[in-house]
Amino acid sequence: MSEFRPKFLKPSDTTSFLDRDDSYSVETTDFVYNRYLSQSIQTQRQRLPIFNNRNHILYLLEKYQTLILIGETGCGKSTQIPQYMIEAEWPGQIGVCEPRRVAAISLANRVADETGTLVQQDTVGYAVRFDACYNKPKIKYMTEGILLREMMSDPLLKGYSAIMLDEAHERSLYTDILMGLMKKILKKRKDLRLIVASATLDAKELHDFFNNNTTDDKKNDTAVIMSVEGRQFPVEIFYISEPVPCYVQASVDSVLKINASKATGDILVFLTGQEEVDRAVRLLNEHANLIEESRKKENMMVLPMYGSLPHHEQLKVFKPPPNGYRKVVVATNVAETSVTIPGIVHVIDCGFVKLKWYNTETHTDSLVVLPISKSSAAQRAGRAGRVRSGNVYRLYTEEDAAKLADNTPPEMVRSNLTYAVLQIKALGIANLLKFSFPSPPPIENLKSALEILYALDAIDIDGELTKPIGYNMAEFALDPLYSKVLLSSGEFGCSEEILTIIAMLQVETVFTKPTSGNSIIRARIQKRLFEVEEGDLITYLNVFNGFIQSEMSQGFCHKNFLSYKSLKRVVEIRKRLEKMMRSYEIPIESCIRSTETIRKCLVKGLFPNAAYLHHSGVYKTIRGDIELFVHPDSVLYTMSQPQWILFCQVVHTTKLYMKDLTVIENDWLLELAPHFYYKTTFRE
DNA sequence: GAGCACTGC
Repeated sequence: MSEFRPKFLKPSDTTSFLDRDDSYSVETTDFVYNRYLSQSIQTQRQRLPIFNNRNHILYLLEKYQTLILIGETGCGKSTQIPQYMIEAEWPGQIGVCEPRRVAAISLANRVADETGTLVQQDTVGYAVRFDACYNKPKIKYMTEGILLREMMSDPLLKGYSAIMLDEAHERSLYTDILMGLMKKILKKRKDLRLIVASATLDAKELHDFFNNNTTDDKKNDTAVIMSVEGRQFPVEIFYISEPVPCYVQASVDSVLKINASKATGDILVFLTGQEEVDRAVRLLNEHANLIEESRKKENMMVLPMYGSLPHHEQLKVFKPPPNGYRKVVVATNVAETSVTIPGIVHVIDCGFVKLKWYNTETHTDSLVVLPISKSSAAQRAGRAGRVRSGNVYRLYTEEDAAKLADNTPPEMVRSNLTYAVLQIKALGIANLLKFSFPSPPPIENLKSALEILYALDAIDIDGELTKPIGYNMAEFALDPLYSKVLLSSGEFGCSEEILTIIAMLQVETVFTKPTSGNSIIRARIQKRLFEVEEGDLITYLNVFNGFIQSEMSQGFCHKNFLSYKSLKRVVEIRKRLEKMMRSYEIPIESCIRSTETIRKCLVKGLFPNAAYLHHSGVYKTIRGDIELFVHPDSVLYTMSQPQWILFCQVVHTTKLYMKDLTVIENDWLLELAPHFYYKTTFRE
């Protein structure tokens, strides 16, 4: 393989190595190593890098409306700034928005500890879906979606005196909607403060976005940027001199090379997907066995890490390796944002990431492998400098590194926008083109979203939200296609069944997949017991009803290879949806096993996702004649192929695969969605 | 025969 050429990375701070600690690594995991456990909480707080900036931050918040705060993860910004503000007797409520539930909950718990109070009491609380605080704590940690919901009933956020958008560099769909709305609110509420906390370089653009100063005089700026030094150790960067033909093989070679050298410390490898991770782990394990036999080099404990890995498998990466072993974790992007793996000293970065990308021509989401951005590369490198100075080995050349984009495109410019547009409309933005997007999405994506919302009768011809259907749809935290099905279920008399089906579609999957042994076959046989020829959605209904009939027993789940945790979550979601349906006075009733009624009701919302069996033996979408394939996870994969089907999603990997299918009749499309399908649309 | 990562009063 190619040689690595060393390249430096300027240590963010070289003066205070001895002062660093890891006690505030709150992001997501509960595995927090606290070197200063015996010290008082106040001493610990003062050790944080951000402590030196305390007064300056408070001063800037007095003077400016928006503070753009650049700080590496672990500098203490999410836990400390709200505390500084209440210590300075800041009036009103301070809201902190996190992209992930676990982050909101663990931050609230952490800060409750630090303030010597109980979480969900007067001082600190959190609100996430299904788990809200009902009082009004001074500091409230929440997921981004929660604040968006609150804006619907309180458009000026009168309850808050300050909002902090944490991890803003991740630029989720919600972050962008919230930033656009906050800009509007800040103009109307001069007393409100916004803190945008980001780990990366996009500060200048965000500053320009929020700065309401119309004069040339900087003194009138309403936004200001500030950087806080992180708690990073220096990380040395190595590039390859020649591009590699295969980064999976190259990453394996690099691991072996580090392992054969004198360097100590655990290794983290970034690849793009599960298949690559499994392949690299397999290759490394073959070598690991050889090493163990020869007893010459350090032994390796090789572990995979990706989102769909069973929970107990994921936990392994947080444990220290046995004596005489070096831990090698091969991970997808989970290790860049959601999960912090302790003990990492060497990072190997393949330079690519798998991203979801919405295609307006096919109306489908594709997963595409793309080069990472500079900020993403920096984030990955930073994973090597958390315990001591480390190294990052980049499997691309320095020239290619210089060509990378500064930031990953925000979700807003690469997503299906139906849900986002509906939310923005519900927040009183009539003209989308006048909405101030931090990164405006492609006009095609907006158009496509508006078309679907119009076909669903959520907006009228002028683009105004319809009453009551459009407003009601916006209140559901669901894909508009699904909320339409739910709201229609009353007139079909099958709301009991539809509630179950929609709730089941909100979890990843309820079927567990054993990875080895004869349980793979046993799981398949058990799944067959629930399968019906009407498709996946009716099959899900059977699974849920079986679970309820078993009185939600864990034994039932175990026997049938079902996830108890997921099914319990479905029960929760179903309850929540049912409550909303009752508030709209939609009758909750059952159609007593008439799957035809249920399937007709599904057509009422899912009609844009209809496909027919072409005489060539493949499916095609009705709007657009795009070739589609049945996903191997679908119950229809092994059954005879019906003529007409509805799908809930399409994933574009090696082919266009339809998932979550329902068998329908073509007459139903004409009967229930005549505005969308004319007879002439039907070619054969 | 296939699976980036999140989230929603």
